[in-house]
Amino acid sequence: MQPQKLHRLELEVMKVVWQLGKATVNNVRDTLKQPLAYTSVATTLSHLEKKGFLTHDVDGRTYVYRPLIQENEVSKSMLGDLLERLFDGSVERLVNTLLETREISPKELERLRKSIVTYREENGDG
Amino acid sequence: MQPQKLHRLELEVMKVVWQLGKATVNNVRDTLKQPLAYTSVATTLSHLEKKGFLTHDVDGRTYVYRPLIQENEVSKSMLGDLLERLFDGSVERLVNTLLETREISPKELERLRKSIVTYREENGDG
DNA sequence: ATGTTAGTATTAAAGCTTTAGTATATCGGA
DNA sequence: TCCGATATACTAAAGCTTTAATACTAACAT
Repeated sequence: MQPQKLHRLELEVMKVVWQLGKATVNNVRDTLKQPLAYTSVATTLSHLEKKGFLTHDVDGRTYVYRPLIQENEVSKSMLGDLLERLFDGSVERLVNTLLETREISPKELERLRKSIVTYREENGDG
Repeated sequence: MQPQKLHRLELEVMKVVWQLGKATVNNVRDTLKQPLAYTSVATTLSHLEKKGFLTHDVDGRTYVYRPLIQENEVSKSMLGDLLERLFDGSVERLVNTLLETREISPKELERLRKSIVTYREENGDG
């Protein structure tokens, strides 16, 4: 597993491709909130392909991009990076900060608690 | 609360200042793992001051920097940013990803569970 | 066939952080 | 007083992402 960090725009573009499954430059451009020139989107897709996050098939003369890496992989990688850089690897500190960060509803908290308990049961409790 | 994002080096430098409470250029330089020229550290401290993260007192002709913002504030801000950009604001998704990210010991999980339960009790359970 | 359109490829400008060289000032000791 | 050491100020190069203009190419309609 290598450093799989995406910058702001790269991440936004990848999110669109993940969401759509596969996408042309125009698909991405139309889906992005941010208005961008066609060539800006095309360049970014090129970069992502060069970096190994995407590949493309050809349909006529149009490139149809598809992910080579799952969103979850990137999420894990980037979250792990922040965990190290910001919290020195302490999951507990991260979670405590998270609890301060937002208004979290009782329902959401209960789901979180269950996630943790479930994970604990599946991975040995002692 | 404004965007309080720090870039790689800026964060590393701030971490040193937070850790030491107050610090000169040389203090920071000596503490950083990464070897850097004196002027590189000085420039970064200047930037951080201009951005409002630090200020300095003068001791002789030496600047003694000190934080104007707490580490926890920056952590919250940067974690919140990742929460939005990566997980669309879903705390649950973030935590589930976190559980996949690292080997987490049973003890750590138990602490996490307690953190959440405690937080829940303090913030109303229904 | 040919011109218009809709793609991609190439190139690079703009804006950012990181890094550090050079200039300048000041303190302290001989 | 003057020299060396040490501090900051100023400036800018290097390396990066973002953004887009321009050039090139191929498909398609007429």
